[in-house]
Amino acid sequence: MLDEGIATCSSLELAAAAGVNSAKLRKDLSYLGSYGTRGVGYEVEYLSYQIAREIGLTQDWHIVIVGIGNLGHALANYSGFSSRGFRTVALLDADESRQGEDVTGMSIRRFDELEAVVAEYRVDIGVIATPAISAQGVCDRMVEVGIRSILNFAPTILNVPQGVDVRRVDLASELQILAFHEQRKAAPGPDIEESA
Amino acid sequence: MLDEGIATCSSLELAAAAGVNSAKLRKDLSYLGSYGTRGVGYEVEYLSYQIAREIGLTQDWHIVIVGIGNLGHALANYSGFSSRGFRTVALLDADESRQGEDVTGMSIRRFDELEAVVAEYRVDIGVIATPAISAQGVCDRMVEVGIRSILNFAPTILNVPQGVDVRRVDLASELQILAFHEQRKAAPGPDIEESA
DNA sequence: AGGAGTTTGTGAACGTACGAACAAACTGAG
DNA sequence: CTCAGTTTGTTCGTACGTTCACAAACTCCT
Ligand SMILES: NC(=O)c1ccc[n+]([C@@H]2O[C@H](COP(=O)([O-])OP(=O)(O)OC[C@H]3O[C@@H](n4cnc5c(N)ncnc54)[C@H](O)[C@@H]3O)[C@@H](O)[C@H]2O)c1
Ligand SMILES: NC(=O)c1ccc[n+]([C@@H]2O[C@H](COP(=O)([O-])OP(=O)(O)OC[C@H]3O[C@@H](n4cnc5c(N)ncnc54)[C@H](O)[C@@H]3O)[C@@H](O)[C@H]2O)c1
Repeated sequence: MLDEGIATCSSLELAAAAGVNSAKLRKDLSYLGSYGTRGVGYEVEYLSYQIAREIGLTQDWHIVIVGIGNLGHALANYSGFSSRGFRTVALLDADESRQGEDVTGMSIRRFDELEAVVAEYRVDIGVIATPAISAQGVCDRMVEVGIRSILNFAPTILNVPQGVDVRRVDLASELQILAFHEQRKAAPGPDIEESA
Repeated sequence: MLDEGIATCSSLELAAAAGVNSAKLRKDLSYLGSYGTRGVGYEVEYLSYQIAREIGLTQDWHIVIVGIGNLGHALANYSGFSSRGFRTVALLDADESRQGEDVTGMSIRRFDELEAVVAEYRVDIGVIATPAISAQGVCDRMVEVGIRSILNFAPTILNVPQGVDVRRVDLASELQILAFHEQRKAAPGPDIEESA
């Protein structure tokens, strides 16, 4: 809306755009403060800034991607991160044959350079895109060098000490959830209340 | 556990592996039926089969990937899907210059062949990996040709008729959630109960 | 057989997310 | 100024997911 030059908008419009209930949206926004005007709605630019400030979008976040295989390459090439304040400061891989390979103007470094990278830049978030077997080891090393936020694409549960935040993206599970619902749709019908 | 030849396991072990509370795990499993033995635990092979049956893993699911760019390539190359019963039956892209390109023994077809693909194979799930602007259009076409389950990687909310299931994977949001918590950790401290 | 030790399945308490609904606050027309 | 129309902020009831805790059920050792 900011890009389109829209000055003001209602909670109904925002809710539709976000795909949620308008009451929920208003309640959520109310936790940030009272930034709307009754009878009018929200001023797009003002609200936008307030949300950005609250989520932490006003500062730049440094991320490191470990495991530059299929997925790692896609992530490294993705421009959608930088536009939201995320800057990839290093690409690391254990595979010797990948060293120095150029990905979008950044060359792949050895995984054991992680500590040096953290010292050089500050690193806020570590992304794990290695095979599942290596994931816990990579995670442990990240924690050792002081990284406290991890995004994990490997299909494993990572063990981390308290204070470290892990989020997992499991694409196979996403497909399975869809498949499960699909199976339900095709099912012979619910046992109870068949004619309801 | 099945691969490792473990015959039996307790809800505590399963809960640890899944990263959840053991009571929750037991309650969830209880919805499938009473497949455990008190004082012993669950028989791995038996439980594994029962879960597979319930989730829909006993049948093969056909998926189509639309938008074979950075992310689409990674998804097409990913072996983790097939091992869970998902088979990619077609790769589609609108870009003429990509036609016929070979990706893991499968050649990229034109997007307008979608209907033919659906007729040839049965297609259970459509994956959208196109830029955000194209996503709704691709989605509409998928719905038209009868696809009722969609996995969307584009950062947009898709409008679909009732009965169609959409799951969105928004990687930028995942990073933002981590960044938000990171900001909280570094914050000057909560206003209330500072010394608690 | 009996008792000690395990582990499941579930009843009940708890907290919390969600959505309906409404008063309060604003705009604009007459 | 008043009144009709609009939209926010919040209260309240409900439903649901989560966890504790314990009886029931099983094994194994003596
Ligand atoms: N490709 C996908 O679309 C996709 C989808 C879902 C999940 N995943 C998961 O993401 C992860 C990566 O997938 P991928 O397809 O990119 O695999 P890949 O094999 O193409 O890439 C893995 C990379 O990690 C590197 N690596 C291995 N061990 C390492 C270590 N200890 N330290 C640093 N680097 C190491 C390898 O050299 C390789 O370059 C896997 O866990 C996979 O299950 C991938
Ligand atoms: N690459 C990533 O790591 C990443 C991460 C998060 C989100 N995403 C999202 O995933 C989507 C794809 O990202 P990407 O990096 O692969 O982009 P990309 O530009 O590399 O690939 C997009 C592909 O879609 C094709 N396409 C465009 N319009 C189409 C249409 N109407 N029908 C069929 N094909 C069409 C293009 O020809 C291109 O090949 C984007 O929406 C992006 O925001 C990507």
